[in-house]
Amino acid sequence: MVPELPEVETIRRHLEPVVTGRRMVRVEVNHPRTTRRNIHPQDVVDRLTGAVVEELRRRGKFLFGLLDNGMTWVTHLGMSGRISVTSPLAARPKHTHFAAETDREDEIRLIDPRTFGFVAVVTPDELATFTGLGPDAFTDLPRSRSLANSLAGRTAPIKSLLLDQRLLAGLGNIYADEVLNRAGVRPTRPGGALNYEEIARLRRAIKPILSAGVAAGGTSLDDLAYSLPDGEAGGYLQRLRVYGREGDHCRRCGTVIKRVVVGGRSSFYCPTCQT
DNA sequence: CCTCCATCCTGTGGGC
DNA sequence: TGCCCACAGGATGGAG
Repeated sequence: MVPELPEVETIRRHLEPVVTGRRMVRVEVNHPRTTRRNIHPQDVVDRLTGAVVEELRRRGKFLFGLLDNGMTWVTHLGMSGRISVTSPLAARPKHTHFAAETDREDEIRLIDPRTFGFVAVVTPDELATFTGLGPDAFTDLPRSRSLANSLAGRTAPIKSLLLDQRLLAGLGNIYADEVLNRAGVRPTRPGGALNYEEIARLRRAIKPILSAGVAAGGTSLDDLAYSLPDGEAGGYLQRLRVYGREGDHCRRCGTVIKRVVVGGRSSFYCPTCQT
């Protein structure tokens, strides 16, 4: 139920035709936590109302709407955020903390029970300091040499480093585990202890895992996990090789999948395939 | 700078 | 059935 890169990319693709070239005619922020970083709810309303979205981009798990007033509409779904596109007249689900209506009478909503998601509208200056986001893991994956430089000397577990959005933007707990499995590397290994071959394998694992996730429309742990504007659910769940499979058998070698806690996050791996 | 840890929230599912 | 607890896919800021 939490969006990682493939989920956010899926949402971006569905949202793009709805918002591109559209003027936002009415904007509401209904929860104080839905804006962050000293940005007040009223600022979001003032800055977004009347603006036209020229382009919808994604970097890591962030969505960026480029506006004709020079500012950027930033959205992050956090742990429990869903985006829906409906008629403004449709009943509001619980936890609808943000809504924006376009000049085509579509209402874009952020529904977010845990309120870890947020919306902001920022100036170019504010955008620069808004996130120290690393290169996108899907569209801008660094070379192995560059990854090796980033990992050199690091003692933190490779799993934690893969989750660090400043190094690489987009991997979350599910896909980090899947990438490590495909690369044959245990999540607990110190980042700096990986040899070049392992780093290259890690790099090579990222694209196929993420593109399979995007092709499947994301992962969904249940039908309400995140909903696409048209209400579909993602289909990557059945393709997971380790995540959430503690006690099950590895599809490749039959060994029982283990669960460990790394950096406070559940991590799943095959003790035989991953060393 | 790096690593580790707590924290922000609500909902759900398992065990009893 | 109800209650309680553990846990949830993320990001951040502070302590050491």
